[in-house]
Amino acid sequence: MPTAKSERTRQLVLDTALRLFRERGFDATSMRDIAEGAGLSLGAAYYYFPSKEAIVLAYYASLEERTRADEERALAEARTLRERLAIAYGRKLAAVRRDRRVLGALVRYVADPESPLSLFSKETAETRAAAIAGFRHAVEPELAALPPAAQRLLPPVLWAIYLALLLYAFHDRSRGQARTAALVEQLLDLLAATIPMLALPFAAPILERVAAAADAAALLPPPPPAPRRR
Amino acid sequence: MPTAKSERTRQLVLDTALRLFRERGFDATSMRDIAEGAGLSLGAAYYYFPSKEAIVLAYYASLEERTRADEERALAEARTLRERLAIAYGRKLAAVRRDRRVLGALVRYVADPESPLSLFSKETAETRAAAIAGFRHAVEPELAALPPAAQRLLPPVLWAIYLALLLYAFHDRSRGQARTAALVEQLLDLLAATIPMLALPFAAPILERVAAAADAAALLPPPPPAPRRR
DNA sequence: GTCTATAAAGGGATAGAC
DNA sequence: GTCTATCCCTTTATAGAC
Repeated sequence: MPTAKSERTRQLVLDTALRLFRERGFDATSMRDIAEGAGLSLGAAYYYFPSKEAIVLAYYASLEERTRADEERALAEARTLRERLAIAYGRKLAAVRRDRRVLGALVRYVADPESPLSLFSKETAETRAAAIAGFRHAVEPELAALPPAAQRLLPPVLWAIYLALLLYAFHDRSRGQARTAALVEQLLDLLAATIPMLALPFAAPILERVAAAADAAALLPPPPPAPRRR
Repeated sequence: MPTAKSERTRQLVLDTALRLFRERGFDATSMRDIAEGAGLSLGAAYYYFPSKEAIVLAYYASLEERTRADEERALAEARTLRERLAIAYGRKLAAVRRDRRVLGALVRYVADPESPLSLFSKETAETRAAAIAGFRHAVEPELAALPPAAQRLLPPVLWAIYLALLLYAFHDRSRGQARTAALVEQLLDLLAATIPMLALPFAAPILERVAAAADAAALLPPPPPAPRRR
C-alpha cells in the first residue's frame, strides 16, 4: 500500500521528468538528469518507474483517464454525427498538440513488434478495445441503419483513421498544429457525408468483401455485436 | 577509394551482424558481439558502419536495389491490373517474410518524428517518392480512364496501404506469414475490383473532396501529373 | 587506406547495503 | 524507500601498426 509520502515522491519524479522532456526532449533527458532534478538518487527514480519509457506511459495513462469522462459527457450532449465524431477525434489530438514532444517518445514503440507497448500486443489489448468501443459509441445512432458488415467494420476503421491522424499530428510542426486541425475538419466533413452512404445498395457487396478480408486477417473483434430485432 | 579487401571485410561485418540479428534479435546483439563474431576489433566494426542501425539500413538498401530491377521486369510482362498490383505489393513483403526480425529493427524509426529515418523526413523523401512512383507505374494503364482527382490520389493511397500491410506483416507471427499472404490475396481482389469503379460518376465528388483534404494537409506530391491529350 | 588496442564519456538498468 | 556502487551497453576518440 503506497503511503501519501510515497505518492508525493512519485508525482515529483513524474513532474520533473515531464518538465525536462518538454525542455530538452525525451532522448536528451537521462534518468540521471531526472533523478538529480527531483533531488533523488538514480536508484530512487528507478524505484518508482522501472524504465524511462514507463514514465511517459504513466503520463499517457493519466491522460487517458482524465479525458474519458470528459468525452462521455460531451458525447451525451452532441446532436449530429459530425459533432460526435469531432469529439471522438478531438480530445486526444488536443493532448498531442499540447505535448507533441513528450508523447512522441511513445510512437517508436507502438509500431515495434518486439515491444510490449506495441499497438497489437496483448498488453495493450484493453486500451485498444476501449478506444474502438469509444468510436462505436460515437456512431451508435447511425449503426442501426447500416448493413451488418458496415456495423462491424465502422468502429475499427474509425480507430485506424485515428491512428493515421495521430501519426500525422506527431509529425506536424506547423504552428499550433494548424495543419492537423485543417485535416481533421476536412476529414469530419468527409466522414459525416459518407458514413450514411454506406447504407446505399451499391455499398453492400464491397463492404462484405472488406469484412471477409479483415476476418481472414483476424483484424476485427471476433463477435459481431449480436443484432437483435425488437 | 575502397579496395577489394576492404569491400570483403565490410561484407563480412554485414553478414556476421545479420546472422547474429537473425539468431538473437537486433537489441540482444551488441556491436561487441558483431566485431568478435567477425574476428575484428570493435573499432574496426565502427570503421565500416557508423552505428548499429546503419547495418540494418545497409541491408535494407541492398534489398531495395536488388528488388527494383526484378520488379521492373515482372511489371513489363504482367497483363492484368491484379497481376501488376501483386508484383508491386509482393516483392518487399517477401523480404519481410524472410527477415522479419532483422527488418523489424527499422520499424521503430519510421514512425518516430525525431528520427531522420522517419517515413516523412527529408532524408527519406527520395525513397518515398520512388515507392509512390512504383505504384503509379503499376496502375499506369488504368489511370487514363480515371478522373483527375483519382489520378493524383491513387498512387499515394496504394503506398499508404502498402505501409499498413508492412505493419501487419511485421506483427504477423503465423507460420510462413500465412495470414499476411491471405490478407494480400483478398486485398488484391478488392483493389482490382474497385479501382475501375473510381471512374463511375458517383465517385467523382467524393474523390474531389478527398483530394482537397489531402491537399490541405500537404499530403500529396505537389504537381498534378500534367494530363495531356493526344 | 585498413585496421588493432585501448580508453573514456555517458547512458539504462540492477544489486544490495542502509 | 533511498542510497551507492556497479554492470554492460553504444559511441567517440586516439595512438599507432601494417
